[in-house]
Formats: sequence, structure tokens, C-alpha cells
Amino acid sequence: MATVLLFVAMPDYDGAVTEATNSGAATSPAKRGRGEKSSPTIYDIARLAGVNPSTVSRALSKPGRVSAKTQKIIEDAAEQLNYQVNPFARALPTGRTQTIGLIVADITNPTFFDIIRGAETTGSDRNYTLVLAESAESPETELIAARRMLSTVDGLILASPRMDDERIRALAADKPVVVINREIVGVPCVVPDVNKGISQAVRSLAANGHQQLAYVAGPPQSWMSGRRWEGVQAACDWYKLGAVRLESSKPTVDGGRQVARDVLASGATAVITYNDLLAIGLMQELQAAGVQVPDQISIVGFDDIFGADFTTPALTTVRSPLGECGSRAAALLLDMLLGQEGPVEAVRVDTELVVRGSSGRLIA
Amino acid sequence: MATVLLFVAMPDYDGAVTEATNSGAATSPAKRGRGEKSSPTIYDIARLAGVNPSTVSRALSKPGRVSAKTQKIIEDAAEQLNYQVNPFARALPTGRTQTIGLIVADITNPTFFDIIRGAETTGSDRNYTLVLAESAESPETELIAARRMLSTVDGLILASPRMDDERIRALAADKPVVVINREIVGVPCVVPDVNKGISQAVRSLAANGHQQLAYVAGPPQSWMSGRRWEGVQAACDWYKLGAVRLESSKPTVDGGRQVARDVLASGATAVITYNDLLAIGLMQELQAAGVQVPDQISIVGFDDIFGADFTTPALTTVRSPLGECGSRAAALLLDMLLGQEGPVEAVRVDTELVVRGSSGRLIA
DNA sequence: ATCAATCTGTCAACCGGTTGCCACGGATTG
DNA sequence: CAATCCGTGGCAACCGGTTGACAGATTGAT
Repeated sequence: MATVLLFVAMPDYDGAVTEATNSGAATSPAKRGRGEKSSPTIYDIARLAGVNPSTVSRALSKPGRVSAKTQKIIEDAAEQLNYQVNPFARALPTGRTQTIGLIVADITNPTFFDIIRGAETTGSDRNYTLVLAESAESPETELIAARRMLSTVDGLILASPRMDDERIRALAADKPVVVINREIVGVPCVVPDVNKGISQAVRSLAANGHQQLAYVAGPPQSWMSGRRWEGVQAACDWYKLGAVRLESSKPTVDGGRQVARDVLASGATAVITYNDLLAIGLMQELQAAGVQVPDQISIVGFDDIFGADFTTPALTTVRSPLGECGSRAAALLLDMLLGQEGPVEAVRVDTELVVRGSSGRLIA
Repeated sequence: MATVLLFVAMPDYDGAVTEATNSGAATSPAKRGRGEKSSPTIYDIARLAGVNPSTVSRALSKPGRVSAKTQKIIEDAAEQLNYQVNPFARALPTGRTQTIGLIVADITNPTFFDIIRGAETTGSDRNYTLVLAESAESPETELIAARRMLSTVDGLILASPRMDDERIRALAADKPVVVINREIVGVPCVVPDVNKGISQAVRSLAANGHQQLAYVAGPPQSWMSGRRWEGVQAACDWYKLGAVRLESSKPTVDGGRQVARDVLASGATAVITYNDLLAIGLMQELQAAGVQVPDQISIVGFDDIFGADFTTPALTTVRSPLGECGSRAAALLLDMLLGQEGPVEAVRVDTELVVRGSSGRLIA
């Protein structure tokens, strides 16, 4: 049930970062349990400024609703007390929490780092806090996390969700939802358009003399793995390469190692894997078996994760603009929160081939 | 002002994950703005169960306060309505938010992944939500984030904080604070005890014939970088190696590349770096310059981050048990929230050398 | 000068739980 | 049998903001 919150920025009055001066004004009358000096409220400000609390509330959150003069007095008082709104108190009557949720399969999977970063940055710019939940790759956990979060956030981003379409549509009926890395009819989606990157990769491999290619697939329930296989097939058709699909046990370095035998047995001289971790594991195992990369086999990964260039040779990979996906998804969601309709069609972002050392001319 | 929340688990009644049935009971009377079916409240449950709302509140959060019979009736009603507490409503009167904060310098820095994971897991086990904030390596941003979070969370964990001791102590006076990767008098700390791992590393290098060692330092304001240098000096004294300290421009792969010239110029045949990223960059640059690793120069990193074994040769490194640090810090914090005093002395966790391929016998 | 329209601030209800205090009824005790 | 105690549930105030309704003050138009 793990969940992470990207706490972007508080949506409100931003007191100076000086030490609380407590100058002049009577100390907050609140009971202080044990050493807990409870922070000032709009009631404290109201008393100090000589106005009604509701006027304070309006001055601080409804620009233009009160006169410039009163506004000034209240802002000064707020600054003097080093006031910060209580987000809980604000969320209670309004239902607006100024947070958006993001559910990823695995916090420690580098694929998601950039998505998180992108969503966080965009949310931050618009004064939204990002709440990040982990589903541990399980559809059930994912659903539970989503349900839980939905009551706490204004909108939700699902990155590579594992739930079925129906459940996602049900969630989307409740509150704004944006999906990353998967297309679902009726739900706004942001997906990398893999075809461009795959075309570049296959063309590059063909140009280097390869004729037989293997695709190492990801988890069967991964929508994206299916799209990538389709893209590989189409590109191989076009460039006249043979294409064979191999299954992996899991989309990790270990899974990549395990699939090495099958790759060799397939007779392919070029491999495209579902993700970079598979590619790295595969390369390690092949090298351990004495196979030269890229002289005997070229390897192309997918995503361009952190560490993809740590290997020797560095990994050639189809980069997914994950950061942009996160950013676009957050922007979309925020627009929806402002009352705009979500796009009917999926938003596509381009992928591109990053050529490093693990792919090259076939030396027969 | 980036901040991330690890949203661990809701501290409360856990409705079944079936679709809301809405069976029998009158639909919630709440106004439903536009399609927003507001979730059921304890008032709905009270009506359905024929009791007072306060009784519902007690049944769901004060075990033993109501009779077993009433308890059952209320729990059934809650399940039927698929009730979930509203965290905001709960936080408002109590001040307890069931969240703990964690501030890290950089979300995308793999060093922190395990800390996050560890804190998240431990928090999750105790029904706490972890709020993760990013300081972007800036002391000012860090302070602002900490101030902001402090009003929202029950306690705070600072991982490798960049603020000065005074400010941290000030925060700790407000609410429970635990520091990771740094020692501050008067504040509970969890720090890897680097000496054991460094001793092992230096002994291993000495045994392999090395006589001159270089330490590539991290950021000047990093407390931990200083401790590691001290540890290296002490171990080199003991094992009779010469030790020289080199400065890096930044603790990244790039920084590692840039320091390669200085390493060669220093005449050292073994290098210990402040972190793994520096080690990886250094190794890449040395190899590009035709230097054999480990035959001509041995390289030992620090931390054992994700990807440290992607390199060829795989990186030898002193592993910091970052996950354990996160976990211990969270446990400490939660204990403090339960009224126990924090430990007076820093909690130390062991480090150990992980020997891989980048270190070995010197071939002169 | 009169009346309407606009601006500005106040009042009070409300969001959804929590909790101190009290009352009621049954069990215990002298 | 009366006095006391305890277990249980209800009442109402409260946490700290938000907001619809409204009234007094200004302003402008006629």
C-alpha cells in the first residue's frame, strides 16, 4: 500500500523566511500542549488587523475582493505573525487539496524517476503538491492505492497502470485522471510514440548489415510492451529484416541474463529489448559467454534510464521522453482541474534513437 | 520548493475493495456539485446504524470504547457504505496527520532511493504516510521546505541536510526531527559508520600491493565527505599507505571524469571516491585514456548505488546500508512520536566493502 | 436630492471528524 | 434496599479556514 507524495509547494501565503519575530502582538492564545507552539491562524491576524476573520480569508485568497487598504493591513499583519495557512483546514470545506496523485509501479525503478521529476516540476510551477504512490507492480494494490488517493487528491496520474481499462474508466468518472504509457479509450493519455524511435533503430541496424532481429518482450500485461513489438514488426517488414519475439521472465537485469540463451539460439544478430534493464542484463550475460558486443551481436535498449551509459560498451537505446511525459500529463491534469475537457485522443511525444556503443556493424 | 510525499497507508478503516454498492441506505444527502459523488461520512453511518456520530467516531478509532454489539453494527454499516475517513477532517482537530516528512537533496539521485524505500516501508508498517521533499541541494530551499512541511507532518527526517546545525536544532525544538548521514549534537542521528568499510577497502588495496592512495572528495559542505576523508587517512596510516586528497568539482559522473587528470598526476595507484558516481566517471575517463582498471589503477566507490554493477569491470564499493538508515530513522521518529525520548548519541550502522572487478592486484 | 448600483466588510453556517462532559441504566457493594 | 461505580452512548463545542447572504457605506446617474 506504499504511496509517495510529491509535496510540491504550498498554495498560499508565503511568509518571509526570517525567524518568527513575535514582535508586539500578543502571543497566540492557543493552548500549547507540551512545548507545541501552535501556528497563528486567521483569527490571530484578524485581531491584530482589527477586522473580521472572513475578511482575512478573502484578503489572502480572493484577490480584489477587499479594498487595497485593508488588503495591505492584513498582509502586513500576516507577515508579522509569520502566518501560513493550514492546508487541512482549507481542504475541509473546499474539497480542493492542491495536490495531484501519481501512481507508479515501483519507486526504485529508474524508469519512473524522470516521470516523477517531470510531474513534480510542472505541478510545482502551478502550486500543486504531487502525491506519489507505489503499487508494487500489482493491479490489486494499484486499485487500492488509487481509491485511497482519490479521496485525498484533486486529480490522478497513472503511470503504466496494470489495472484493466474498465476500472480505470471508473476512476476517471470520479475525478480527473490522466494515464501515461498506455492508451485507454475515453481517458486522456500521454504516450511516447515509439514508432519513430523504433524505425530509427531498425534502419540503423539494417544499415549495419543485420538481417535477423529479436525482440525481448516485457510483462505480458504491459500495454507498452505490445506496442513496441508491433512497432518492431512493422519496421522490420519495411526494412526487410526477419523479426522474432522472445519472452522474458521479468523486465529486470536478471530477466535479461536469463534470456541470453534464447537470444543466441534464435540466430538473431541484433536485439531490441522491452527496456534498458533487460538489455543490460542480456549484454552482461553475453559478454560473460564470450560474445562480442557489438561485433557479433548488437543490442538496443528502450527508455534510456539512469545508468544506461555506465556499461561498456555504453548502451544504444530508444529514448522515451519520460520527463516530458510526466510534465505533459501533469499539465493536462491541471488544465482539466481548471475546467477544461481532456483531449479525446492520446497525446503523443516523440522517441528517438540514442546511438552509443552497444550497436554497430556486424563483423561476421 | 519541490517536495514529495510517500503516502504509505491510510491509518484507518479499510473498506473492502468491492464496488460501492449503495444498497438500501438512502443516498448521501450531500450536494453533489457536478457528478462528484461525495464520499460517505460518519454521519451517514450513524444514520444507517441508528447511533450518534460520536459513537461512530469512537467505534472506528477508539477500540474498546463502545460495546462489542454496537461496534459490530457500526462496522457493518461502514463496510456497506464503503466508508473511508477523511484525513483532513481528522487532522484538523487533532493536529495529528499520520505523516512523517523526509527531505532529500535530489529525487533523482540514486543514493536516496534506498533511504526513501526504507523509510517508506517502516512508516507503512506503522500506518504512517511519508512526505518526501526535495531541496535541490540548496540550504535555503531546504529550510523553506522544512518549514513548510513542519506544519503538515508529525515529524521530520533530514537526509544529508545542507543547513547549518543551528537551524536544524531550531526545527528539532518544534517537532521531532531525525537526521541521516550527519551528526548534530542534541538531535537524534542515524549515520553509517564508515570506518569499518574503509578499513576493509584500504586493507584490501594494501594486500594487493598498492602504496599510494588518492581520495576524491565530495562537496566541501558535506559532513559525510569529511568523515570519509578522515577514515581514509586513519586507515592509510595504519596500513602504511600514502594518502592524498583530491577535490572534485561536483559529485557526479562528470565530476569524476574531470578529476581523472589529477588522479593520474597524483601518482596514486588506488583511488577511493566520495561516492559511486565519481568512481564511475573516473573509471570511464581513465579507460578512455587507455589506463587499465584494475591492472594499473584500482577504483573503489562509495554507497553501492543502483547501477554500480553495470560497469565493466563492475565497481568495487563501500556499501552504505542506506535502506537500513532510512528504516532506522523512521523507526526512531515514530518512537519519538509515541513519547519516547530520542537517543542522545548517534545511531551507527555498519558499512562493508563489496569487492567487484574495479579493484585488484597492481600489475606494475 | 433621490434612488439604484456597486463596493466592502460582517455574520453565521458549514466541511467531517474528535473529545470532554454528562446522563442513563445496570451491576456491585455495604 | 440505598449508595456508588462503571460501562456506554449522546450532546455540543471545537479544529481553522471558506463562502453565501446581507447590510452599511460610497458612488454615480437622473
